[in-house]
Amino acid sequence: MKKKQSNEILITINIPQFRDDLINWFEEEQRDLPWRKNQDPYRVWVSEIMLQQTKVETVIPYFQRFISNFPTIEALASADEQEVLKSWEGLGYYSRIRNLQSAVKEVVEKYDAKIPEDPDKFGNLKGVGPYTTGAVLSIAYDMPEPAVDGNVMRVLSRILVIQEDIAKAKTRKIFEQAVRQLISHNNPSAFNQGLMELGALICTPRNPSCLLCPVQEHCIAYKKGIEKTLPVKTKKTKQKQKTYFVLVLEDNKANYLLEQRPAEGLLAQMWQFPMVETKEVSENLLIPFIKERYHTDCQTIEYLQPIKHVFSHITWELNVLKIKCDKVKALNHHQRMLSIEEIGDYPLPVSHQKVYKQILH
DNA sequence: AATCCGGGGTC
DNA sequence: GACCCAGGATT
Repeated sequence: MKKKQSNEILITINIPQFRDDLINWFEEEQRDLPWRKNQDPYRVWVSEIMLQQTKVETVIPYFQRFISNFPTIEALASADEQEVLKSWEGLGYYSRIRNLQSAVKEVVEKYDAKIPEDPDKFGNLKGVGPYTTGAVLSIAYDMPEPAVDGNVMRVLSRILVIQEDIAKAKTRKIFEQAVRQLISHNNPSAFNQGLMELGALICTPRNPSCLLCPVQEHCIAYKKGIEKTLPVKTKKTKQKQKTYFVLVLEDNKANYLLEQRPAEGLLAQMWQFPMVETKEVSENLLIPFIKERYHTDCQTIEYLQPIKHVFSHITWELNVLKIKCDKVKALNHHQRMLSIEEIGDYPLPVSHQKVYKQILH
């Protein structure tokens, strides 16, 4: 029999009082958000995936549209993959939706469309990590599981004065242990959501509103006047830059060549106007390059507005060329010749929506 | 443990 | 620009 190690943290605040203050504040002050209308585990799950690294205000319209398009777990499981991807267009981190649809299919097949209450079963689904497991199980099923995200680490680092670097992966476990000791078993949902709501509304990164804080009297960092030094977070990655030509190839019927990106990697399976890295081909060799790769002769070339697009880890410099040709043909099933109207049905990353808007005029 | 994976907002 | 955001998968 394996010995259970507890690794309990010494917590000196008044835990029952802290729970009450936090939960009472949350019940009073929580925002009226669409995914808080009920406890439907599917809706909670969808909202938690959308909210990963994404602000509430951004998510709201996407959530409404998504639930209206795919109201149930079965609807999402059986939906067309491209249509689902289109519903995520502009949200970013597109692997989230691929993983979610994959996970939802697994729930339909293995668990009879019932989202499992077992943290191990739910947590093993694609795209469901430690945070999402705790969030969905506590909010939808009232289970006392920790849901530690960036908000929770910031809030608890201040209240308990935890100085561990929250950029390090293993630090999350410290906060999970803290939550296990703090969480209300009476109302785990309001407790977890209260911590996150507090982080979003009061205990903000730069200028926390400590004077309005419902748990100010429990906050050790505030008592010591060090709340702004927390949380401790190292990090910073220098980001690379890449420069491309974007080829808007237009044939004599005003159709445009669109191609689908590979199934893996950046912007997987999204559609775009053909891109060529400038390292591959210099500007004066562009015309022969296009003839070789797309089997067409350029007639006129027009420079459109260049686009700078910043990702979290890359910056794209896009030199956009509108090139009129007599005939252009799709060469494989990852390429299509499409009218302006048809392009609107395809999932494009924001960088290429910017290109699309230029040719709309 | 470090890197990849989007996009929008703030200061 | 730097940093932040209801993170997870991959290497």
